Amino acid sequence: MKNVSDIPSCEECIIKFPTIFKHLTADELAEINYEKKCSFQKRGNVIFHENNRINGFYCLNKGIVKQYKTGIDGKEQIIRFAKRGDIIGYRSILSNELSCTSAKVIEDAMLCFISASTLIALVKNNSNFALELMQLVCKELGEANNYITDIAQKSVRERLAEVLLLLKNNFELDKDHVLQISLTREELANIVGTATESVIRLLSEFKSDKMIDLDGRKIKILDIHALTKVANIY
Amino acid sequence: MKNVSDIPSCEECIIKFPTIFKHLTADELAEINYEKKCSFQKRGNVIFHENNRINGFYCLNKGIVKQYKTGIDGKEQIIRFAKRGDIIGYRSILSNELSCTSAKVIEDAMLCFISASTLIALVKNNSNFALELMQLVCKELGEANNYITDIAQKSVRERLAEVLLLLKNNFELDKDHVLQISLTREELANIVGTATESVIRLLSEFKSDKMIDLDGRKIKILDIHALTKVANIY
DNA sequence: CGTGTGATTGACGCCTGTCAACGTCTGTGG
DNA sequence: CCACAGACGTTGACAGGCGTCAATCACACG
Repeated sequence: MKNVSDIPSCEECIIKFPTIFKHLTADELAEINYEKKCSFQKRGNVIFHENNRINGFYCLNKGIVKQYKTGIDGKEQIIRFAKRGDIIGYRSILSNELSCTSAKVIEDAMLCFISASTLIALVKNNSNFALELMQLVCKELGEANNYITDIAQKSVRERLAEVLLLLKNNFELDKDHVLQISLTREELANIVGTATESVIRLLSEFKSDKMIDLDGRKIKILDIHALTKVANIY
Repeated sequence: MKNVSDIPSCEECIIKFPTIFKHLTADELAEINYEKKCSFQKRGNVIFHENNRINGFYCLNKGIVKQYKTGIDGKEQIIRFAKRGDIIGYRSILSNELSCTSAKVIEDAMLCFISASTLIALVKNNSNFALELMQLVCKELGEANNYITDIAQKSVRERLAEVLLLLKNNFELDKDHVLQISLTREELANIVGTATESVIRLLSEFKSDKMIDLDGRKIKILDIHALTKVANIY
C-alpha cells in the first residue's frame, strides 16, 4: 500500500528545482510542508476554471500544466505553461481578483495545494520571500509584454518559429533533439494565436525546409539557427 | 520667481489621487517626499529607453505618459498609459532586469523620481506596501493576459472599438463626450497593433455608423452600446 | 514660402481564416 | 475479433481582411 512516501517533501523539492520557496526559514518550510495538500492528477484534468475565486495556489512537483483563457467562441488562448517547481494560481490571490485563466494538466502531474492565507502570511512575514515573489510576477509581466508585441507585429509564420524556440528553452530536447513536451496541433495554434490548419501547413513547410522533423506530436528541432532567423529574433 | 511651491507634495498627492503610497507611515512618506526629485517634462520627451538599467522609478503627479516597446522595423507597440497617481518603471527594478519598455511624455507632465533603493527598502520594511505593490503588478499582469487573448483572437475592427472603450474608462470624457487623451492615428494603431491606414479607415467607418465623431485628434464617443457590440465584449 | 509631420484615400495582393472532405488512429462495446 | 464512434491530423478551395505602397491634402512652424 502506497502512502506517505507518495507525498513529495518540500525540503527535497527546493533542492531539486529552483522554487520560489528557497528563501523560507526552516520553520516556514516545515509549516508549508505540513499544511499542503498534494494530489496526483491525470492529463486532461482541469485544476481550476477562470472567473472563479481560488482560495489557494498550486506548486507543481511533477508534470506539465497549461494555463489558458477562453476567448471568442470558446477558442482558448494559452498564456503559459508550468512545469515542476513552478507555481500557478497565485496571481488572483495576490490581486484579490477572480482567476483570469483556467489550468489544465497536459502531462500527468503531482500538485501541491497551499492556502491563500498561508501565502499572504508569508508575504507579510518574510520580506525576502515577498521580494522573490515580486520578482517572479514582474518577470512574467515582462514576458507578457514581449508577447503582446510579438502577436501584434509578427506574422503567424514568425510566431510559430518563435514558439518552437521558446518551448525548446522551457522544456529542453532529448538526445534525439525531440521537444520534451507533447502538444496537439490545436494547442500549438492556441499558443501562437492562429488556426489549427495554419499550424499544420507551416509545420510541414518547416519540415520541407529541414528546420524540424515531425513524427506525430513529436517535434524534432533540427536547425535552431534557421528557426531563429524565421522567427525574426535579433 | 517660482520655486518650492512647484514641487508637488506627496502628502497632497495621496489625498488627491489613489496612489500606491497610501499605506506608508507618516515617516516613510516624509522620507520619500524629502528624497524625491521632481521635474516638469514636455510632450515628446523620453523619460527612459528600453533595455537600459534604471536606478529608480517615477510617480506621475500630472500629465500622461505612454510606455511602449520597439518591435520589428522600429514599429512601436504601446503597452500602457500612465496618468496622475500612477507609477512607471518599477517593474524592472523589482525583477532586477533591464527595462523592457520605453516611456515618453504624451501630455506635459510633472514627474517625481524615487530611487530603487528606497523602493526596495519600503518593500522590505512595510509589508502592507509590499502587498499593495504586489497587487498592482498582478493586476497589470491580468490585463496583459487579457490583451494577449484579444490581439490573438479579435479582428482589428473589434480591437479598435475595444481600445476606444478602454481609453474612455481610463481617461474619461468631457461634458461634450470627447475623449480626454489626444493621440495621433499612428499611436492608436500602435495600441491596437495594426497599420495607421487601417485605423483611419475604421475610424471613419465608426463615424459613418454614428458611433463616434471626429475633429482632428478629438474623438467624441457617441454610442457606447454600439461600440461595445462591435468590440465583441460580453 | 518652403519644409515637415500627420491625415486621408485608392489600388493591389498576399496572408491567413473558414469550410468541407477525407484519412488515421485509438478505444469501446457488441 | 470486428464495427463504429470520436478525436485528431491533413489537404484543398476560396474569399476577404488587412498590410503595403504611393499620391495627395492639411496644417503648423521657422
